Amino acid sequence: MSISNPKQALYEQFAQVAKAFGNPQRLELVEHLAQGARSVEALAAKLATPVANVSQHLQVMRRAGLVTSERDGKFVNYRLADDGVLDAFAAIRSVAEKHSAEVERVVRGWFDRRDDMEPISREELAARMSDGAVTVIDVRPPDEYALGHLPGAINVPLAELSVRSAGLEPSREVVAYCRGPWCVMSFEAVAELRQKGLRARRLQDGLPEWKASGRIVDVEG
Amino acid sequence: MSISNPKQALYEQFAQVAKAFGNPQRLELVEHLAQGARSVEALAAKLATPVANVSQHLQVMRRAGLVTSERDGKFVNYRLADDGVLDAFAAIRSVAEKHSAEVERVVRGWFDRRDDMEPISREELAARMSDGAVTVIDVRPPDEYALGHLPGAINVPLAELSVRSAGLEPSREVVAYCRGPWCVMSFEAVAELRQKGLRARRLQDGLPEWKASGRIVDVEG
DNA sequence: GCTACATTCAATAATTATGTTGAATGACGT
DNA sequence: ACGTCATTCAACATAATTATTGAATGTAGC
Repeated sequence: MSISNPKQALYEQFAQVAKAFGNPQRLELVEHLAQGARSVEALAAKLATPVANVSQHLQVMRRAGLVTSERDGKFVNYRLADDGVLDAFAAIRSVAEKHSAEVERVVRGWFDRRDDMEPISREELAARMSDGAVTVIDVRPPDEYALGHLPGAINVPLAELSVRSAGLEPSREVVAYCRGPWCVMSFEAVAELRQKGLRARRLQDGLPEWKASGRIVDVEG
Repeated sequence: MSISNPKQALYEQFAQVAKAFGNPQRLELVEHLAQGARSVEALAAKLATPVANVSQHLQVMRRAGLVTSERDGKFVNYRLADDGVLDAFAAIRSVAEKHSAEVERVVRGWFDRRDDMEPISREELAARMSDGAVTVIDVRPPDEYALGHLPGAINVPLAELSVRSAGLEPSREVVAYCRGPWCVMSFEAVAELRQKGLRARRLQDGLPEWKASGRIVDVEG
């Protein structure tokens, strides 16, 4: 389409940004990058996707202003351009959640319908944490945990949960969280823990939201 | 694409919403629907686009949850699903504006061919205002105007401009502004006023920039 | 210089999005 | 029932997006 007036040109620019969000793999990249800067190959490994493919997606995102890149030796590290990107992602997700019966159907259908799977809010968790009455587990992979996690949270990657759940104190409620409000791993963790008879709930948000609300985050080393 | 796990299904849903925003014509539809419910043909007339085309775009938006439709006799009125849609649009626009190098390049490239449409700077406007030689109009919706506007600015929402432009003094130059440097409404306002033979220019910035530069802002009530 | 490796580029094939056209549907008034 | 009008549908052509592959580029270490 040839652009003949500034109004069209501007809508074209805005649409370009929206398009950059309009692909499931790129959204997954946004969610990973919300945890911190990552190299192309690290992201490719996370998505189980060819490197060239991820590189192309990242370039689309860079052209739209979602991410910036910086070379570090052999690596090129990508990071989110600014907090506005996460705001936009959250706003898009919110529209999807409000409309989508579909989103809810997918989630409930997969994780089995349990109305007591209500998530716990940041505020409630903060209160319970100060009482020391709850075990908080971070079900993300160790590298993400190392870059920042909830204070006092134990890292129990989903892959290891079946082994390590035995070490959890059965009398304490467990709260699981991961990358974001709809990050699938925390759903799966809760389902698995409940199956073993533990009391488990999911944090409504993920680490990025926790951080964004101005709360404390622990970092390794 | 066959969806085999809930993570993919969720990202697919979110991407669907983003895609619905990822087209310039649909963004223009969002902006028109932000003024209120409209029929398909009314929207088609505004965009100067075939009805069938607009109908298809609206259906994409409905499937994504951006709009709802309701039949009224022969007409079908579409409206924005909820305020979250405008929030998402604003967030997307904000990302685009921050990454404004490309936005600026596109707009500049167009304006360079018509230097009489150069935007007016804050400094120049402030000077002209103290001379009383200029009419300043705020083309944002009334609720935004009420929360703060340039001193002496008249609120003429874009939707009412065609009616109210008749009341403007033809000998005075008009300066229009809205939400930010690339807010489309001020472009449209200037275009419309010029079409009616008025001398009109656009303020280079929007209210946020005016406020940020430490200048006075009037607030209602 | 050479090798190893991370990233990007270029070319392709497959899929999806978009615009256009004309026909079909649904609702109103006569 | 009939004609009219707003909207939607269906079919097609064109353009854009995406995944895949292998080659090219750039960097570090030797």
